[in-house]
Parts: sequence; structure tokens; C-alpha cells
Amino acid sequence: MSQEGYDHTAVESRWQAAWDDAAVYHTPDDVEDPTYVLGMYPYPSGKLHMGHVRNYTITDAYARYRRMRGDDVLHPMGWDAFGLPAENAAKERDTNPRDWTMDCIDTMRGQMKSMGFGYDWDREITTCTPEYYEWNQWLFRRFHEEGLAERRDAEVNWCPSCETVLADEQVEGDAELCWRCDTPVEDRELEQWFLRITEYADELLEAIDDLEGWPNSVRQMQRNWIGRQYGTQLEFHIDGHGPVEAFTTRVDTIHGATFFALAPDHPISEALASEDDAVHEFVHHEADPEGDEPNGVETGLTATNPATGEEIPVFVADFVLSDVGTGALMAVPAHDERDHAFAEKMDVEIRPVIAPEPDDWDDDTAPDTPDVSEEAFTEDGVLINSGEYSGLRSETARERLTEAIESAEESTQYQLRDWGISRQRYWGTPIPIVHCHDDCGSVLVPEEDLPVELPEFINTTGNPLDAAEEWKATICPECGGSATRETDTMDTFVDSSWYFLRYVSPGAEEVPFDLDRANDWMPVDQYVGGIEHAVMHLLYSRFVTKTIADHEGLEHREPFTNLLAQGMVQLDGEKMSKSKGNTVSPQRIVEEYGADTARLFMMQAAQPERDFDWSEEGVRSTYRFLTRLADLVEEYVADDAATAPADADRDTVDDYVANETDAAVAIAGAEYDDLTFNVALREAQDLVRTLRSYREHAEPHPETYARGLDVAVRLLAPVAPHLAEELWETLERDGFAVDAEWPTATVDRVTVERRRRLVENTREDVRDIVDVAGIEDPQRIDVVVAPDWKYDALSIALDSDAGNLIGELMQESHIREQGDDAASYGHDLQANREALRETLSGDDEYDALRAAAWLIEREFDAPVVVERAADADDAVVRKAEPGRPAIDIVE
RNA sequence: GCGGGGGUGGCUGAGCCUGGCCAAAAGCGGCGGACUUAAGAUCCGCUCCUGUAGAGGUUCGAGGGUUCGAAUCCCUUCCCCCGCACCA
Repeated sequence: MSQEGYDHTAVESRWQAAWDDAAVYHTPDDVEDPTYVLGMYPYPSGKLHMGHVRNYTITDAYARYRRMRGDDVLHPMGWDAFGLPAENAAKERDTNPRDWTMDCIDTMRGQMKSMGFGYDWDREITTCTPEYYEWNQWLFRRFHEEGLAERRDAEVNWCPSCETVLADEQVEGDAELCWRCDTPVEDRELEQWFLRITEYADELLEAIDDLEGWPNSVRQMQRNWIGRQYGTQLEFHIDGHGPVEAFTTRVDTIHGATFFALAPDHPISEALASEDDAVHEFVHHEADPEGDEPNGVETGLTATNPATGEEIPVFVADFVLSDVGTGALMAVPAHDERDHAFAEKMDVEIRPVIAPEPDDWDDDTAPDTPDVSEEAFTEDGVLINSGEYSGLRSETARERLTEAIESAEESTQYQLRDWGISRQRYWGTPIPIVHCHDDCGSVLVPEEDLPVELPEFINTTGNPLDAAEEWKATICPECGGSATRETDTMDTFVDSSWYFLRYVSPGAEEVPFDLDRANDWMPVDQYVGGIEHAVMHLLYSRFVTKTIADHEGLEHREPFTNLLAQGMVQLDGEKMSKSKGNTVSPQRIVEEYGADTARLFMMQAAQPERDFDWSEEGVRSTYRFLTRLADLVEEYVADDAATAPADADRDTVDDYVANETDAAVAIAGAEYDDLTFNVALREAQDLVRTLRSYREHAEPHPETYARGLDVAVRLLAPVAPHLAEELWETLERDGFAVDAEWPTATVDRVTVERRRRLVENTREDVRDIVDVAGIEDPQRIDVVVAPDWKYDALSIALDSDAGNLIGELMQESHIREQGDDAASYGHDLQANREALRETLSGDDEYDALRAAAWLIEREFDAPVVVERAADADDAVVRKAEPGRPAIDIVE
């Protein structure tokens, strides 16, 4: 018995080399519709962390499982290789982003190989190579040609530390911090390239409903992010400034609008600030859009309510945001909490115009006016104090008012903004544009001149491309005059928004991807990655897929059929992070315990979407399990003498083990299908435990034992592939375990569960009796299965909906013949009518109990006799019921 | 505030969708036993309370409800985590 465990290092490197030599994970281009299993490709930051290991173990286990099921599988890996950290690292180390990145990739690829992840490395992609980013540029051209890319002045999020622009999605939290470096983000006005994702807002939103293979949380986050709202856009006239657009979802409350409010950076506010000291003071010094307290200043102007003609005061208020709606709003303090708070503070009238609809409202009587002095009434209801609209329900009133007010029209607002892709950094895809020094403007670089390659890295502050004078100077493709290259590069989310298509034909030189093959192979069947990409990456990928479907003939409008957002690996309930210093190094675990242990521990610790705590104890326990399994198989092969001769009769114990082997197959397969590896692995581990007892307590029947070991190895193969491969060979099976067929079962799950329940209950009962009766040393234990008529009676009771069950039972002569026993059992059935459950048949119960008798013998060290009712003493038989055999213990 | 996910025995963590066989898997920890010179590893059993033949009691955040029956379904409430948010 090994104490220090098996030689995982030797086993793992041996099989990694063997797989490599045989190219077992290669997916030929000509396979049809392979199962596409994909983990989100990593940013090559240097080393794999536990999050990566979990992510890629999930995809790898699933890919291996599908392969054993006979599918062709596409399971590629690549590198999200552009990005700011490389630039920072290059500066620190006085190297360049390319070399640094490539080093990281080499390290991480090696680590992935040592984890035994079965990728088709022939399809590896690296986004920072011109072979890849050429197609980002090509896509940009296509976007531009289709009017989906445009350059415009924009107020942008600027991270002073990263010295670049960030998308809204990359700004986090109330404090507006950069997602990468947590620096507070500033606003800047810059000319930027945008991809018009808002063109697809409706489809992106509505198609979420059909993404049934996605977690609800992600779907909801995307819905929120798109933030579609139906409402009314209308104009309020402000003296001296003309009509001002406002957006409202509650035009039904317009008669209660008692003031009008402008964002501090609204053009009118800015105009006023230059002439009015109070407004100037407020706009430039007091306004605090981040604060909880609504602040504002009265302008002295009035706005005309387009519904009533009423003149209402105009405020500049910091709770009005210029990027929401139109940056101007009609305020209805009686029916909006925020307006209410502001009105109270500034002492503006609060005028209720909506009343809650009474329960049995007759449509005519005016409902009671709500008390809005303390709190706004914000729900829909019935209009009051609204002239001819009084008495209408909110919804109707909205329609009518939108129709009646001249400047009003229905309007849909989105929270989603266009995707600003310009980044003022070096390490990204150059945007293929040149700015003509004459009159051609911004001109696309012609397709034949792609890729626009990055120049050598210049270590400088600011954007290194700006400093690359020679590179910048070019010729205008339109007029042949001098021109300057665009120095912005693309957001790296552009790279990842279509990389899953590139894997289909990674070497394609003429096209970004092979269209026919993509049509056949896409969408990704199972995508796995972190929840942090719920909005950005997944939304952009959906958007780009849709544009490619519309303009390039891709026949899929969604890239990912099933999405799994894997949970975090924690330590003591806290997320592992470098800054907290509570990380566990995958490399150390692999060295100490092996990749199989790390993988198996993670997969059996919890469902893949749940967070779980890393536990060194758990790892050791997993390692011991694998060691025991290895010992078991090796002993079996080394020492045939321990098993019964090949022609030996099968014993009941053998039946038990054969049954349990089948049971494990039946359950594990279904659970692998659902990606609930933890449950599947429990079966595999239980089976190994059973096999160990089998060997310990009986003379294993060679066939049964061999099949048990063989099945256990295969059930574990997706998660612990190296050891599985080693043991597969030890068992002298042909070919690779990787390519082995998934075992098949002859039982269904329901039968398995009933059988196990019966055995477990019976064992439990024997224990209880021995314990309660104080039996020191049982001489014999008789287990008696109920007579057939009771099974018949039970089945009649289950089918029957008659009021008098006993009467119905007594119509059966073979039951009636039982006399008092029948009446008594009938009463039991009647009493428990609702709780009756189907059991195994009498024969099956007899077989199952005979097969399990050895467990009881082993536990109580006494012979166990399983009998049918006909062979047993009547007094004992009387206590037996279906699902519950009678037990008689002889002291 | 809105939305999403949770709260299970000493700990971790299944079960909840599809109510009953659930005092509730598995692992860890703890206890007892076997083996061993010993330790480790391994194996067997125990690990909510009471009970001299398979019983009863109290448990799955809290409180109600539905049901013959609830960890599981419904409502209310408290707490934790995550995302979004002065969103007009």
C-alpha cells in the first residue's frame, strides 16, 4: 500500500506526451457539426490562477465526456493577447509588450498542458499577431462600409492612469473607477470611433428571451444594461431659449408638473451660467451629481407646460443627468420620489394628479386624492385634477396625451450607448484609418493594404503610436497626398467579439473565417467563463455575430447556445486575489498532488456555477482517493489469485456489485450531461468504494470485478484523464481511455433509487433492532420479503380512486383468501392512501436484498438469510410489506 | 430602490425545479474499533435527543399558509452576496 501516493508526475507527463504524439485532440476540418465546447480565452497575464483552472477543467471535462459519447468535439484555446497590462509590464521591465506577452503565453500554454487540458492546439489563436488583428481591421472596414462605424466628438470616460478612454461598461461603481486599475475616471471631450451597437438594441434585448441555455442572472444583467424604456418625448418652451426636449415615461402626470429641470451641463444651463452668477456658481461649484442630496438653483425662467399652457419655474438641478433621456425633465413631485424630495427642499408646489384606483371602481366616481405631502405616489392609477383627462386610467391617458400634445411623440429610450472602441494605447489593433491632410477626411485603409501593422514599441508617456512619427506619416489612399495614420487602437473587446469564429479556420488567409464551416460548426454549444463578462464581452459578441449574420451570410444570429458562468474559487470565504495574498498556486498543487487531483477536487467540490472554498484537506482526500483507485487496479492486475476462478458461479455479492456498477453508469451519464460533475463524480467515487469492499470481503468474480474497475475508470476519465489513461492501460484495454466508449447501463434511475432505498432502509432497520433490543451477538438474521398478494394489493391501491379500498381489494380472490391479514393490510393501505409509493416487484426486492445481504453479514458478523414469504414463518411474514421486508434476528 | 443568487446538522456542501422512502448524500473534522512496536496510511462503525425488535421527539434563517404530508410549493419578514441605479 503506497503511503505517499502514486507517481502522478510520471503518469501525467507520460500521457500528455502520448496524447500529443497521437494528436488525439485534433479536430479535422472535415468533421460535421462537432460539439463546440469553449472556455473564455484568457488574458496572458503570466500564470494560470485557480479561476482559470476551474474554468478550463469544466470545459475539458465536458469536451472529454462528449468525445467518449461519440461526438466530434471542437475544443480550442487561444490568447486575448492585446491589452494595457502588457504595455505597463514592458515599461517596468524595459522590454516591449510583444515579447512580454509571448513569454506569458509560453508559460501559460505549458501550464495548460501540464493540467492535461485536451485542446486542439493546431487551432490556437493569438490576437496580437497581424494574422489575427488584420481581421479586426477588416471587420472595422466592413462596419464602416455598412454605416455601423462612425467617428464623432464625444464626452468620454478617461482614465488618467491608463491614459486611455474607457467604455461605459468599463467604469465601475458609484465612485466611477477604472475596471483595470481602480483609478477614478475623468470626463474628456475627444474624437472617437464608435460601433453602432444601438442599431441592434431591440434585437439584442428581445432575443434574450430565447437564450434559454443562459443563466437568468446574465440575461437580466443584459436587459438592464440595454435598458429600453417606452415613453413620450415632448417640448416645453422656455422664454428666450425656445423649445426644449424632455423625455418622460409618465406623461399621464403632466398636469402635476410644477417645475422643469435641466442638467447642469445642458446647453441652456451653460448659456445661463455665463450670464447669471447664481447659476454659474451652482453649475461650476455646487452641483454634485454623485451626492445623494438633490441640489439646484432657480433660474428665474419659466417653461410652458404643453398640455396646460401653465408657466412653471425652471431649475438647474444636479439630479438631472445629461446622458439620461434628453438631460431635461418635467418634474412631478406628487408622483416621483426624486422630484418630491427636490420640491420639498426648494418649496415648490406638490400637486397630486393621479389617485390609486379603488378596488371596485365604477369608472365614473372621482377617486380619493392621495396624500402626497410626505411621499410621492408613484404607481399608475386614475387621473384627477387633469381637466378633460380626469377619470382616465394612466395607461389610456398616456396614449391620449401623447396624441393630443402637438410636440409630443412616442419615444423609446435606451440606456445602451454606442460602443466607443478608440483607445489611446499602443498594444491593440490599429484602427485602419488615415487622416488626409487635404480634404478627404478620415479615409479607410484599403483592404489590400491590411493589416496595418504596429510599429516598434516606443517607451514614452502617452500613446506610443503618437510618438511613432515615421509610422504615422503616410499617403492618403484617395488623393495620394500626405496623410496621418489614426493613432487610436481598438478596445480589446473587439478581438474577443468574434474569436470563436476564427477557431473554425484559424489559418484562413483570405477571409476572417470559413463561412461554410462556420455555418456548420457554430454556434458554440457550451460556453464557460466568469460572470464578470456578463455584459461587455457577451453583449459585444452577440452584436458582432448579428452584424456578421446580416452582412456576411453567417446563418446564426447568436454565438453561444449554452452559457455557464462558473463560480469563484475562494479561500476562507474570500475571493482569491493577489492583492489579498490569499492565492493558491495551481502549479504547486500540480507538483504536489498532480493535475488529476486538482481537477477532481474542484469538480467534486461543488456545482460548477457555485462558489466554493479551496481546502487543502479536500485536496489531500482527493489525492488519497486516486491513490486507492490506482492501488486497487494495480493489485487486481498483479494478483489474479485473489479473484475467483474465471468459471466460478456468480454469487449474490457479484450481483450486487454488477448492479451498483450499472447504477453508477445510469446516474453519472445523466449528470455529466447536465454539467453537474459533483454528482456524477460522487457516483464514480462510490463505485470505487464498493469495489474496494468487494475485494475485501468476497472473492470477486473476475468479470464483474473487471467491469466494475473498467467502468469506474471510464466514469472518472473526463475529470482525471491521466490516471484514467494509465489504469486503462493497466487493465489492458485497447486504445486510449480518451477515445473509449462511454459505458452503457441496463437500469434506469428510478429502479436504482428504489433498490438503494430498500437496501439502505433494511440495513437501517436491522441496526435499529440490534441497538434497541440490545442484541449483543446476533446468531442469524432472517430477512423475509412480503408475500406476492401484498404487492398486488399495493398496486391496486395505487391505481384505485375508489372510496372503499378494502372493498375493492376483497374482490380479488387471492387477496380475500388471506382473511384477517388481508383486512389488516388493507386498513394500513387505506390509512396511508395518499402516501403510498410504487416499489420494486417482489422478485426484484428479493433479488436486491439477496445481493445486498453480504453488507449486513459484514456489518453484524452473522449469517443473513433472505427468504420469500412462502418459505418463512407466518408470524414473521405478517410484518413484511412491499418496500419493507420483515426482519427476524436470532440471538 | 430595481434585478439576480443565497441562508441546510461542528465545518464545507448536496437535496428544493418534479412534496412523501429526508434526521437529510458526500467530504472534512471528531469519537470508538481492527491492523501496526508506534505513527501515518488503510479498513469497519458511530457522530441531534430519547428508546431493551425496526419507535417517538425536535430540526433545514424567522413567522404564517396550502396539503393527509413541507428542507422541498405559496405569502410575509430578517440577514448575506452579486449586478445596475438620483434612469426622467
